[in-house]
Amino acid sequence: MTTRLDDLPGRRCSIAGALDVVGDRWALLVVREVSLGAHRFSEILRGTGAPRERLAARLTALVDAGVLERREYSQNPPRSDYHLTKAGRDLLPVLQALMQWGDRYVADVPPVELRHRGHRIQASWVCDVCGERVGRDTERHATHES
Amino acid sequence: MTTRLDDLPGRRCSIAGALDVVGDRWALLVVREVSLGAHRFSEILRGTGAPRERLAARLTALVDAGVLERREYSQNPPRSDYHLTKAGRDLLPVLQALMQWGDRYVADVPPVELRHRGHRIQASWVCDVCGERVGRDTERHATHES
DNA sequence: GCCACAAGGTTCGCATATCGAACCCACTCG
DNA sequence: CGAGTGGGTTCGATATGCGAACCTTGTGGC
Repeated sequence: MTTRLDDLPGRRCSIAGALDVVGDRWALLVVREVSLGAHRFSEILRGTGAPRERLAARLTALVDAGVLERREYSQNPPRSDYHLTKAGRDLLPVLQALMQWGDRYVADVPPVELRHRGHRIQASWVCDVCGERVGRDTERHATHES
Repeated sequence: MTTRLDDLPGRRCSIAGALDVVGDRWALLVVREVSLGAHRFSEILRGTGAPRERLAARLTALVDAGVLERREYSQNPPRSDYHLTKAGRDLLPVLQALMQWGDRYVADVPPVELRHRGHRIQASWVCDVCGERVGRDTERHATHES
């Protein structure tokens, strides 16, 4: 689970660390599918469109990374399904942010709507400490330099 | 700029569309670097740790995708640097979300702090419409099915 | 008992992508 | 004039990704 940041090229950075875990072509789509209720191999396969072998490898890697949990729901024949762990659920903001960007810049018609309380979500990052929107006025303080 | 959602495998989805643009290994790291003030090829090269040829290809693709803008700041010798477009700046929430996740689940010591108003940012995704946090109580309404 | 079919993968051989290292070109500086 | 810098391209080896076929353990139909 601990991908060492130091093994990655470039600036030492949690973004790079996160991408090392979920930054490949299929990982976030897998998380999306599981979060939408697709728990079985074949459902995730259909939803993502990934090649079978890639999907098998990704599922294993995501389980190893602590993003997914594999549950055996039948022993004969052996059958498992996949669920999000807390770490996996905590990726939902990433998906939400990507979706919002995709809706705006790549899709003509947003294909899926996220709703709650009866309206379509349009969300922003808000700082928990001061309650203001997180925007461009943030400073960055590197604590290390590579 | 218009990556057609329909050309992608799997479920028709803006997340997949966004990932088709910025979902490769280096794209988001490039956006991170540019947002941190690295505008020149060599700075981005150093910050990301990408191979030169990959970086050149990515920069071109990101310019074509409308995420970056290339500005020639010298003609003799020809020199350009790269800046975020509005679409590029709108990716910052994605980076913020990834960073927060990485800080939590992969880094031991968060290497970079995002600060504003003198404190470290700890942000949540908040719905603009109703002001509530976006959490797990969201419903998803598919408008199409593939 | 026999055949077809399903789930959840694994194996195979080929095609593409990615890699680091080396090279290139147009300048500038000393 | 020779070394150095910025911004790349080219090259050959390796890694990764791919679709198609196959495998295994079972279930249901007849």
